[in-house]
Amino acid sequence: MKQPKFQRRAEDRPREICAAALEVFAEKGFAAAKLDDIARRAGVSKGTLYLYFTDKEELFRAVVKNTIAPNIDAVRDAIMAADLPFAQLAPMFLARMSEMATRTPLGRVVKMVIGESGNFPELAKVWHDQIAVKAFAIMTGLIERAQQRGEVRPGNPRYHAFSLMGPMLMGLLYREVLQPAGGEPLDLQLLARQHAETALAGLLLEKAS
Amino acid sequence: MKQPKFQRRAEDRPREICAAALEVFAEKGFAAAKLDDIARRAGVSKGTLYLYFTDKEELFRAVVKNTIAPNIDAVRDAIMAADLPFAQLAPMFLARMSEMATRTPLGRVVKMVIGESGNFPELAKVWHDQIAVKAFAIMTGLIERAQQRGEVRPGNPRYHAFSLMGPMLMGLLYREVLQPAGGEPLDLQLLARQHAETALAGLLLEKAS
Amino acid sequence: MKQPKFQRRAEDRPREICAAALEVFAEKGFAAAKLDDIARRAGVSKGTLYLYFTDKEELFRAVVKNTIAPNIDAVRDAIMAADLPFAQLAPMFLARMSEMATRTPLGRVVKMVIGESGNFPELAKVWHDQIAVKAFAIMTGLIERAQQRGEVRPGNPRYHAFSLMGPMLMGLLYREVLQPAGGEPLDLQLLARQHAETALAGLLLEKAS
Amino acid sequence: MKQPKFQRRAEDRPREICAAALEVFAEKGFAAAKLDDIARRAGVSKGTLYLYFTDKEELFRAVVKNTIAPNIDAVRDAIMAADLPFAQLAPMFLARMSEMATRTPLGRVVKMVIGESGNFPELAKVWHDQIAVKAFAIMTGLIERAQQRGEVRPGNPRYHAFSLMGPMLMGLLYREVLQPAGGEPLDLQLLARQHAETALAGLLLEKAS
DNA sequence: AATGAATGAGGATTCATTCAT
DNA sequence: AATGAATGAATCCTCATTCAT
Repeated sequence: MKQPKFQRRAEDRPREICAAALEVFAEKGFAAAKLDDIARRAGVSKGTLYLYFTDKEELFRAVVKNTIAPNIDAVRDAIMAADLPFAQLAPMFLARMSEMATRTPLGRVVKMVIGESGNFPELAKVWHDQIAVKAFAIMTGLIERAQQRGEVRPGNPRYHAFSLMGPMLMGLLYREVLQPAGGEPLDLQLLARQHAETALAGLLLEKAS
Repeated sequence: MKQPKFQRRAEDRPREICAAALEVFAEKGFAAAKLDDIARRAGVSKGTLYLYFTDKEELFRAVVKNTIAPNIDAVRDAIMAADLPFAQLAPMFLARMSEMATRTPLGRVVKMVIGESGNFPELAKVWHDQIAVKAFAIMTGLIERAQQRGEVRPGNPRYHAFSLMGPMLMGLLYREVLQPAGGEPLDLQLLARQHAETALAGLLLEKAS
Repeated sequence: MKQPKFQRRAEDRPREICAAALEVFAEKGFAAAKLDDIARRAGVSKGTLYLYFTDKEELFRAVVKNTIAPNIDAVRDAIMAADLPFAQLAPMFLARMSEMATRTPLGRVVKMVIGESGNFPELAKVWHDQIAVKAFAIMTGLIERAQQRGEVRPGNPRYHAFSLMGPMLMGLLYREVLQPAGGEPLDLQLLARQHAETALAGLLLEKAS
Repeated sequence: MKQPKFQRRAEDRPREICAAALEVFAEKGFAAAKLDDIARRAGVSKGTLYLYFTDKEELFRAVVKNTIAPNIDAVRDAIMAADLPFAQLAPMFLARMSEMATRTPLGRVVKMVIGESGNFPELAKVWHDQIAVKAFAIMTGLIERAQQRGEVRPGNPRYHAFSLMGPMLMGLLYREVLQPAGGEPLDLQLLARQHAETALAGLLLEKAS
């Protein structure tokens, strides 16, 4: 009696469904995810999914895109805002990345995109165009400027960007993949801090000796 | 010992099948890979697969394990062999990694393990126990020794390992996922070299100033 | 009696719905017709259909019966009224049939009944009892009378009825089925006239020679 | 033990499946036919259907086309062969039609094509191009020749063809649709004979008076 | 009376797996 | 050892129907 058979909440449904779908897709990947399962977690019936998404594929795309899109610009704005020396910007950037990784399902989405990039080239493209390109643009921009100022050692700025970001990506994936498989827990915040220190002491020409 | 007269080359079959399976699994992931497809590429019939593997899962496991296992020990041996200064070992290690990544399907396997870690926790475990643990052990071992010798700056050796290896993993995944999605090509060898230089100049206390 | 103030025109709804339903059923057949589609064409919501019809089946039945029923009696009355010689009645009858076929959706209904007779034996029964039996009764009655008067040649009156009506049914179906498939257009009026002439010249014993 | 789980009879399967499918499609129409049902009647599993037909639609098309195609040429050959007077050809033609209608599932196929012509315009087209056009060509050809010879009264040969064939079509549909709904049984052979007589006595200019 | 969001049973389709050949 | 025709469980998706609003 208390719980009517139907609940009409057209406003929130898409969000709720996406949230449930994110969980299931992240756990199982696209193909192994069952719509039944997603529907159950979202507290709706299977049919309801089709009121909001035409397709399993469309739902997957929506989940990934919705989760990918919002994050990147926030980072850029935060970083580009201040005209600080590289020695201060880089740690900020890494800290922000690790913080985002703990607050949002970024790791899971990355895992999904990697795993399904073969079946959904489009998603890899979205990730590339909207995340990777921007992120690399930000980093290489900062690095080039710093190189011109004599703050950062010469070298291909793109590869320098790998040197800076790679360990964070590795940490992210470690938490998603290996830690659940018995790996020792990893503190992303600490990693960010130590890596920033370590990397910088090398990227900088002048160092406290 | 046996000399069957009309025998088909039963010896090579498993290898051929695994090779074909690796291709397909790497392209599609576990669930989306069709045995029909694998059989066709291996030049055998679908039924034949079951003469050598009880299961699709077993085939997947075999593919991953066979491809993972051989590589790791080779690296360890090569690295541990010489008692060189860290400044020489680290570049060697990174160069070896990048070389292995271009010679073997390592990138694809990593992609598979990441994507299917949810459905095959066992594979993540294998990767963890046989690759990650060993790799980290090697690295942290080298780093700790170098720290004791005063070659490497203090800090959690495990995190230092992330600093060293992360960019290579990132490069690997970039080639698998983003480059096919329109990303600019990446030269892993160059990345390894520049990253080694960059990272070391920071990891080392004494530097050419 | 009641004078509801904000009442929607509940009076016309069933008719409007039936009209919309006829279109859709005629186009797609029973099973392939979607209530969504019918509702849209009727300008109401899906739920509203259920205020007037308990069921998709009931709606179908209503459509068919409503369209079938009214027509037959009109014909009978028109024909039976006058005690004319057969040579005049028959052309009248055929002309009336062809006229009805162009004015009403008779052809479509016939098509529907034929196509769904397997799934709705009841409709075939309605058609049989209310149309076919009556139509045959009228025709055989006229024919028998004319035979007794020596106007029409001997022979099973029922089969004579087929000889008279069959071509009109064929014309009807031709327009519904083959003409849309690229068949040359057919003028039902002309067919009725020529067929009447032709058929009569044979059915009559005395002919203008 | 007697009946093995599998039967390998790739040769006959398509034929058997088509036969079973014809039954079910004829009974229910396209949409209401269940593949489960077809498979059961064909004595195979549902999956087997897909070894031979990509689709429910393709199966439907195959059934209709296979049943339509063979019949028409037989008729033409039989009719065109002899250069007999029209008074002998017409009864032959009608007799042949009625005979074919009792021997083959022609009536059912006609019913299917009529019922599904809206959903499968292609089938109406096949029927039009391969049956109707040919049949009309034969008939109008014969009639025109007979008109030139003075055997048949003037008038649009196409409409004359309706006069001749319509009653047979009506008889066919009567047997499929109305007879199962309680209609008095119809003897197609008798109908063919009487109709031929009746129609001819009118189509011919010279008659025994 | 009217709506349309929500439901869930039903059916087409896929594909790993089996087994007669 | 090898085949590939046959199987049937699993799952996506549709759509008639219901019910809170």
